[in-house]
Amino acid sequence: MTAPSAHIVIIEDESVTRAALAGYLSSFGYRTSVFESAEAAEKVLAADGADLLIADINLSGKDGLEITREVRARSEIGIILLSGRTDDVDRIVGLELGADDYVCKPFNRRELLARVKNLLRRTAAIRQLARRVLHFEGFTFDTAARHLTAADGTVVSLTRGEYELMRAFVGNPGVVLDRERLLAAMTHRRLETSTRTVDVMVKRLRAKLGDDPKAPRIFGTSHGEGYVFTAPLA
Amino acid sequence: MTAPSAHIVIIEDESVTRAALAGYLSSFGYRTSVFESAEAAEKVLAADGADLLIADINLSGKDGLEITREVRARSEIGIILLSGRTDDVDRIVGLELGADDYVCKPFNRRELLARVKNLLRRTAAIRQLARRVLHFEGFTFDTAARHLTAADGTVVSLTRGEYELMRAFVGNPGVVLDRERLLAAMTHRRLETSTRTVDVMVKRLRAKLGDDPKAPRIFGTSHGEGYVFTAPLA
DNA sequence: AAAAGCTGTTACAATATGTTAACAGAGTTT
DNA sequence: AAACTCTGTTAACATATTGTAACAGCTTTT
Repeated sequence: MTAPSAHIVIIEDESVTRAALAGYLSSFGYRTSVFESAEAAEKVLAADGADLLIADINLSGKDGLEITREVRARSEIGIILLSGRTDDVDRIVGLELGADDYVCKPFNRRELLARVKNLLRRTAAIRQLARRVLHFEGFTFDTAARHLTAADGTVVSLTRGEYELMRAFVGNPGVVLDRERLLAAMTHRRLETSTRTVDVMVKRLRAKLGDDPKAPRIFGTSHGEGYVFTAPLA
Repeated sequence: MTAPSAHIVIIEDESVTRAALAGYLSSFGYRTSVFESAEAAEKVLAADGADLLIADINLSGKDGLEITREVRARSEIGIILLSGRTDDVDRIVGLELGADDYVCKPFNRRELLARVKNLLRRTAAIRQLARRVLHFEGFTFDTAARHLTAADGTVVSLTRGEYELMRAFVGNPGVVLDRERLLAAMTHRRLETSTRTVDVMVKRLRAKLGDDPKAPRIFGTSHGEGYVFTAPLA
């Protein structure tokens, strides 16, 4: 699978489509954030926290075309437009504004997934060139190099699972993530794996970063719910 | 305006469509090369002289899907498939093989142009990588000369397979490439050969570049998925 | 405070990768 | 053409990662 745990932002005002999209993409390990309007999504988009944007072209308020224009003006993230009707003009205008793709409803889920994958593959290389590094608690997390650097310069290498878990956490700071969500972000096998696996992986990450479970500064436990990334991102 | 001198290869057996496409795209400053069959286009594609490929999915001989599979195995150029009918299966298979887009005839010329533009913009950065002399971790990779130069000036010669593997990696920085993909990039053939070959080749590349598998700076391992080029490209 | 449920930890099994050595075939040189 | 060299491949074994089960300790609820 290509580029797992990429962060996909979905802007769609029909709740049914919204839930279907988010559910389907999540089940393939992508992190999804859904919004009902462009205004609601603005903060996430402005923070450059998304890898791909899927937006309905017909939204009340700011519509998909307007969003495309604004986002494309300052970012090269992938943009896929959704539309209820087959309108040549809308489609062409959308594409000319820089949308990468245009999918008509009702869309085939498998087709959408293929398009999402291809687009993420295309943009992954570009995103890698503009390496993004995050700082927290003295650590530096280099998402491209897939490792952490401690305050004293020590390189903490991460296994694939640890890296994916780390990405899921830093991509959702302050948000309690349940075990299912974390497992989806981590696992590449489509097996029925126990959610206790998550606990073990969190323990391993904590051990590598020297985070004490009894007084966690980085990975907090939310009893009965899951785990939270609690360190302030600098 | 995006890369006005981009080279577009068109494979289409209907002469009318072929001429229309070539004429229209040429009028926008693109260089076009037209072919009636995959076999005729092979030399140009193999020479890596194209920036974008537009292929009809229904061709006598090697069809568009087969072309997609072969081209994508060793190159990241943009691929747009053309089809006479709206066939969901063909479309999905094409996209899953790595085609970037799928356009049904009769297509709107302006729409096709918009898609061509967007795709060329997307691939521009990557195509630059594939052709230039690259610098990473103190090494210089000369794609034309087919060898690497270390920081101290030592020339690291690469075998054919190592070179192809290296190209696949630097052409997809930050992207996890599975063994099938890497094997295809190395062999050009489609054999049912053990994918462990890839591991051995990666080990040899790592050895030549002095990359430690336990703390890789250049070639990362993604357990259960494949390998990633993680070095920052300068 | 006791019971129930949840989490942290450890050890181990299953799976995947790293490495070495050996070999067959292609390509070169003598 | 024979001998040589090099490449790609396979097999085998060593090591690393990941998933699972069990249990101890903690948190919440009753």
